[in-house]
Amino acid sequence: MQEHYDFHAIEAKWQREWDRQKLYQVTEDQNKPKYYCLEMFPYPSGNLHMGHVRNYSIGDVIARFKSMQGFNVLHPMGWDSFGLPAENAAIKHGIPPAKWTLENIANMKSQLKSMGISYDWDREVASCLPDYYQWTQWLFLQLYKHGLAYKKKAGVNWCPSCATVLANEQVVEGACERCDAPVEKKALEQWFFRITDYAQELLDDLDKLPGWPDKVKTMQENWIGRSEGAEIRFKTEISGEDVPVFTTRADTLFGATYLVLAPEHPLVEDLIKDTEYARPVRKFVQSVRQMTEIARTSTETPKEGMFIGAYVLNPLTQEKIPVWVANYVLFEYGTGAVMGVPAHDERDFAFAKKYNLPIKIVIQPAEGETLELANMQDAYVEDGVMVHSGEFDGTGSAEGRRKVAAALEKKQAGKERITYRLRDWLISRQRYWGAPIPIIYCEHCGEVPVPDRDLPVMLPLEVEFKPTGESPLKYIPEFINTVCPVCGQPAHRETDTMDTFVCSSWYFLRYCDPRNNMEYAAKEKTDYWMDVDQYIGGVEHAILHLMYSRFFMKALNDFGLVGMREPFKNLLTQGMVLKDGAKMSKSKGNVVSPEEIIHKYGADTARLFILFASPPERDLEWSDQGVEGSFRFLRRVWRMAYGFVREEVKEPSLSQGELTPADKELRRLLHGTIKKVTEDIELRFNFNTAISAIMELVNGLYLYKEREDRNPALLGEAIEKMMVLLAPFTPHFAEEVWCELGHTESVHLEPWPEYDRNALIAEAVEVVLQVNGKVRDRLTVPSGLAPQELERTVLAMERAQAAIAGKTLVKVITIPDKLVNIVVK
RNA sequence: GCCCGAGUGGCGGAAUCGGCAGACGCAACGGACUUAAAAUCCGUCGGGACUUAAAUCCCGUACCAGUUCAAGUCUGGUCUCGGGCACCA
Repeated sequence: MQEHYDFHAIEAKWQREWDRQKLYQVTEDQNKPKYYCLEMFPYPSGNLHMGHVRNYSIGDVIARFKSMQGFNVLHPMGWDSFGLPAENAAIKHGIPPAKWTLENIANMKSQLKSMGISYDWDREVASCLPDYYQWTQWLFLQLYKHGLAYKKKAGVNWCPSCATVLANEQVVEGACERCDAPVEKKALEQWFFRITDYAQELLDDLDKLPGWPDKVKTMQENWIGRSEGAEIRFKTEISGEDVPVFTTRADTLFGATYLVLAPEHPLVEDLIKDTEYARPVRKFVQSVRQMTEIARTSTETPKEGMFIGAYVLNPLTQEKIPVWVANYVLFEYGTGAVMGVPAHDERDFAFAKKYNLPIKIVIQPAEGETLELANMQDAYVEDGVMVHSGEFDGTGSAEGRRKVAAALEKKQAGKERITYRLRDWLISRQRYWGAPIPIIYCEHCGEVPVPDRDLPVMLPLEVEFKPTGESPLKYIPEFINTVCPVCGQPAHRETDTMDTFVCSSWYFLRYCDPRNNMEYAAKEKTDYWMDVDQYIGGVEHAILHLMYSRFFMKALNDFGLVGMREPFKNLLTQGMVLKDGAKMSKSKGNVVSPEEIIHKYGADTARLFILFASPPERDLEWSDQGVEGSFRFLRRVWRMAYGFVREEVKEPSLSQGELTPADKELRRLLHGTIKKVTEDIELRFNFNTAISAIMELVNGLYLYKEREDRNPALLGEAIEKMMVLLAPFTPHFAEEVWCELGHTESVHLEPWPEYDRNALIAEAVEVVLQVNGKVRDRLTVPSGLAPQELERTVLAMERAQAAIAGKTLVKVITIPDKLVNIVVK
């Protein structure tokens, strides 16, 4: 064994050796319980950052720990490799996206390998390769065939100067990030997935995920946004056409003094046609439609509207109320129309004040002051008692809502209804670097899905990028022109590609069977490996990625392709890595490169520091000195192991005979550490405290080994066990020492140690004496002393007697092995 | 505005079931070793009062109240910071 801890040589050696032994390759094994440990696959930006290092270090501890516990662990890695940055690089540097992406993957893969993570690299997938996106396309077609993929017109951000569609992130303060031209809204035919069909189940099944953080579940719950209310159908005064509105406050129906349509509502045009209102209303609608989604839905935007010259009838009162159009009503939510009840809705109140619309009180507080129109400063939005509401007068709000809905239903003018904020998932991207949507348009047959046998629809690799950022697919005749699979006539392909979230909604299934070229994944394999036992990733994916994956799983289960309806049993969301209190970013200049750290200190030090500095869910403050500390710790352990191997290992064992008190103390420390580390990993993911427990063990061993009467066999046992405990955290280091201690098989194949309950029992414990809850003294007593005995012993103490002297003893509280509290007055 | 979190030494953090607040580490300071430095080892390390010293006492987990023999931990309220959603009818 070398005196010097040469991490470069050690890490390189073991990475090679593990590879050679295929230590981390797994297959289905019916004799072992399976464990699927998954970290979110990265976008191959080119370089690993500290967030990745943290994510994969956490995952590796769990994977290695479970493996040592006897589980058959699936721990794969791959690349979420479609997406915009590759196109931007192509435009900027003229490198084809495929080349750029594959080079980045190669680079990041070698960085990842230098971390020594226990991935089964044989299962690597990359979503941009045909053998993967073939199945993304196939799954699209499954959704299409089951009516879950459809096309409709939807608004997009459109840059008129670049003639291209922009993602929301590419719109900077209402302008195109590339050319600064003002962004418009444009309606385009786009593909959607019908995720709203699953809204209720996506909501309900959150209760079946006790292993998810509440925070994430709440975020999804809010995103789905279930809202119970009623649909109420008003009728237009002249044509008698239905105008449904959605409201959660049917009890305020009698207070509706106007009705507002969203600017996009088709009825607007019908009602203004050939009237004097046509011109000004169209102008208003046009101006609203040109606003981007972001500007439009900002609370900062002032509420503006316009009377459109028409009236509708309140279905219960037949009262005639004016119809308006206003920018604050969203066409996508509810029915795209709302009734205005100024007295009982803040927004309606402000709108009515601004445009001088009548305000009518129909709810009075159940107790307290009566509302008076004259001195109303705000809407009264609480529940109360219905007034000026005909037969409903005197009814409470909650009951009123049900009764009004029932009355409407009787008249066929409404019913109770539930709406969701969740909208269908827009998956069309007018982009090149994505999975082509496998649809063909034929003049005779219309929209035709590409037959399975023709998959994949290959993305052409020879492409030229124009500086406009427009998708080059539109200009490649060989791609666009094809023949209709139904009639054989000339036809053309869809040029939109899929949102990259589609690719990442099923990758965890592909890992189960990554080389299958007959199926997206064999059901027997997904049946064996799924669900993911532990999923680890950033909280930034709490909503979209996790919701989409849940949706896919439910849909695929409905198609009979997988055996379950939820993909991720347990979820761990790790915090960010900060430097100087801020997220690491190039613009702030506070980036620490993992490559440099690994080069300077080794992967084991990097992993150890990042796991030690903070519990995984919390943000982590990077500290160069902290890294030094972790490095120092490993060297300290190395020196101890080195000293032991050189001095003690040759000596005959002295372990026979009685254990000295120091020996027993050492055993108690060792087994206490095993217990602590096991529970910290398994129950709480508190890797930071697991590591500090190992540090305490090392401190204890240093004291012990200086003793004249030390027992080398015992010391050896402790060092050995400690290497097993360290193996998930610092795999190369533990392996090297393990090997030097004379083992021929990998430490990573070693079973996780059990602790010896008997070793934990202390002979003596320190007990605290409290007087009125304040610590006054300590004493050492034999452990397990009966409460009465303990009380008697403590009361006999000088400090206890002094406390009681001259006072009344009220009571004595005794907690065995812990404390005695004397209450005096 | 609504919905979640979180506030503990100079710093990262610990205290897992209401029972010794500050484990472990970093930084700092003092010492040993050394020609010197690095490395390593030993020691001190929340604030204050009193003291030659030992000891003893008081205060202290954002703030204010409460429950309890006992509160960082439980309850109610306030403040600050972070995150999510945000014209959702």
